[in-house]
Amino acid sequence: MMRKGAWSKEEDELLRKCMEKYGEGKWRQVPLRAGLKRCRKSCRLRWLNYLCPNIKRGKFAEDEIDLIIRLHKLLGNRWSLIAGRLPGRTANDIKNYWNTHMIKKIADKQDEIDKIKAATMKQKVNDIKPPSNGKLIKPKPRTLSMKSERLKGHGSILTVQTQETVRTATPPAPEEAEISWWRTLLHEEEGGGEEEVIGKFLVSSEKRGGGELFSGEGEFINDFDIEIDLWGL
DNA sequence: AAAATCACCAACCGCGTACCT
DNA sequence: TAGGTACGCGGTTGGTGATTT
Repeated sequence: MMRKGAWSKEEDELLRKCMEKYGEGKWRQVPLRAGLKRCRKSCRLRWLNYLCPNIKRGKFAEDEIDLIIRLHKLLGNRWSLIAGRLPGRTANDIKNYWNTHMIKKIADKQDEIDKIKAATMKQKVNDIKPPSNGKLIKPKPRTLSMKSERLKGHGSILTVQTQETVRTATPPAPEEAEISWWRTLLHEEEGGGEEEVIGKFLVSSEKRGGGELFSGEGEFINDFDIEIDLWGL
């Protein structure tokens, strides 16, 4: 029966001596050679993650953390590749570090960004003046055409996701025009009869070449009105 | 002081791939 | 070429000590 769980000092010593004598590799033979009641996987892991003399102990230095972040951006969760760039650090160490420290940091950062985006959008919408010609374009979201002049040929990509489908179109590029258009949605006349929500949708807009302008969610009210709640910029 | 919660990290597990027969 | 075996990797779990309530 194979032993499991934490390694004892005696087991560590047996494995260390075995590795000194025979070197790494041939893990199938290691338990027998070392006189251990452990499976080859367990022996390999114990050596590579703990006993191997090259392993660096202690906290990660600033530059190591910086490197991990940059490599993770580049390589994703390919811990062994990342570890290959950090002498003395094991993939397991880096993975553990990432899962305990960085995940939380990233979540906090995202929260912060979301709050800033929401605040900026609110401010921006409030700051916009009505179009100089005084005309407001009444949105007709139920027939939002991908060929619409308002959606054509400019600088950003608009995505409207209804309950059933996702449509992509190109709305006006100049940011001011774009915001203007959305502001017309936001400042549709209020009141005037009963509101009946007949559908919901998600909307987001990104600049050509990347970068989100804003996103939000909305409701189709009656047959032609919509209400939109923007949460980002 | 005790219980609950959190943080850390060693170890296990399952899967994909390489290698061998 | 197919099947079996070994290795390596990443995700997850569980034990333990530290901290908070």
